[in-house]
Amino acid sequence: MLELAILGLLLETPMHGYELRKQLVMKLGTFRAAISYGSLYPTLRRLQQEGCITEAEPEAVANGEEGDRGLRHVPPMTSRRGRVVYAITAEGKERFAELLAQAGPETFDDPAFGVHFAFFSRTDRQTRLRILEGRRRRVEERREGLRDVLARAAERLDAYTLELQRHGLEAAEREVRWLEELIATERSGRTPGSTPTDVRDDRGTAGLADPLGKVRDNPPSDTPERFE
Amino acid sequence: MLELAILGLLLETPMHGYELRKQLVMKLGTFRAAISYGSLYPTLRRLQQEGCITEAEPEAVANGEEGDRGLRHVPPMTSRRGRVVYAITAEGKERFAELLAQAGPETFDDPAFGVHFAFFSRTDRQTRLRILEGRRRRVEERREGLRDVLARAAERLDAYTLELQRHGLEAAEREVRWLEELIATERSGRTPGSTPTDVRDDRGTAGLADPLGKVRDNPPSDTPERFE
DNA sequence: TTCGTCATGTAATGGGTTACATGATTAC
DNA sequence: GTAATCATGTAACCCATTACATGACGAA
Repeated sequence: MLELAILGLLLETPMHGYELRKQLVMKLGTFRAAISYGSLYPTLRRLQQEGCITEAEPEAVANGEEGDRGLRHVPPMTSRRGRVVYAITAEGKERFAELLAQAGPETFDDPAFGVHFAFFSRTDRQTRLRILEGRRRRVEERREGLRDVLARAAERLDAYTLELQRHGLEAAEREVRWLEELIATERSGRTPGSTPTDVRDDRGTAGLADPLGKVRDNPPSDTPERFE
Repeated sequence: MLELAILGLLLETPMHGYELRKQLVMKLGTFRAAISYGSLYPTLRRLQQEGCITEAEPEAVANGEEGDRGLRHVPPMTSRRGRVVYAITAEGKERFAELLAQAGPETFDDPAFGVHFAFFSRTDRQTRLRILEGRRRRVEERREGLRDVLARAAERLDAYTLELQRHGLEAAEREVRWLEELIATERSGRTPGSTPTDVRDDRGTAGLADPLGKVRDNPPSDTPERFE
């Protein structure tokens, strides 16, 4: 899970560990609070040993859109101690694709779903649909389980347990609806977020004239790479 | 966490491990899928060594409401192999109270909250309020964090990540509302579930004539034990 | 007699956490 | 010069999981 997240982030741009963690918090904030260095650095080491990532030249690091900040006559940032910048390799990309494609465990409370979802812009539509449908199935199962309990055993449970189940059921129902929408969006070849109410950058996003959905999987701004 | 759950269930009635697991699934279904024997049995052993639980006489086991089933002339169920029935001890009850009272970690995705909540009918109102308010604070923090991201960094995130954050924000907002209601209910001395729409067993549940909330913490059907 | 379910357990492993230790750089 | 923050790491532990092994009992 950490592995997937690291590879996914490095796919966008090379980074060092500390930065990686910050990005992780921002990207996965929904599903996990934070991730500790105690697991981050060992994982980086392991990934490097397996050839999935390499140390990049600190000066070659993309400073992204903010340009190089200031002075160029000093060695472009006198490598503060280690500050090991990692970049993903070809093997790493392969590995990423594998991890992304394989569904998580069959449990409902699978935190891996969020991580998968967070990197959907790096996947093809087939995979996205498979993951979304898998998730839907699991949440539906859970929903049915909760309905059963509430229908059959409600009087054997105390008020608080009951309330907990009710809240869980409601959340499950809502998530199913959410997933349903996302699935519909995928099938129609659109990208989430461009709803009627919230327009932002709506330059006629393809449409129904593309039955196979091969074209314009994503907005041009972040086209998914083809991994092998 | 497992410890808390085991003690909480044994507080209601003695049980053996296998049964314990089934009850656990039913009671905590909301927060965890299932719990494996590989962690259940070792935990039981440990709890026993610590004096929190003891092996109960298999024949003394409360068969609950279903009465003793059938024959009494044979040793009341020729103990199928081990079938170790455990009962909670005085130390166990103390331990349970401690565990229940201490708040979980400061993380938002704390699965302990659900377990705490599931055993609310065994706690006093002060503790309940403290836990609910703690949870609310954490979820609010998370909500603010998500709002920040969506307000400030939305254009730097791809559509899927954005959608994930939106969904997370919505869930957080809803949970805060839920918690708010529960807190209000607690403060007014009521018990959740007896809303106007859903009456079921509404024989005038106390009311506002009890400012300190000492009376009728719970419906008579499952009065909380006093632990020490 | 064999299969399904009840029932208990162990060993290996996994994926993380906390607490700690260290040092470099920047801002005051 | 000193505090805050950036940055990397290690060691010990924790709480659970998976896979496996065992065995009793009831029903077909």
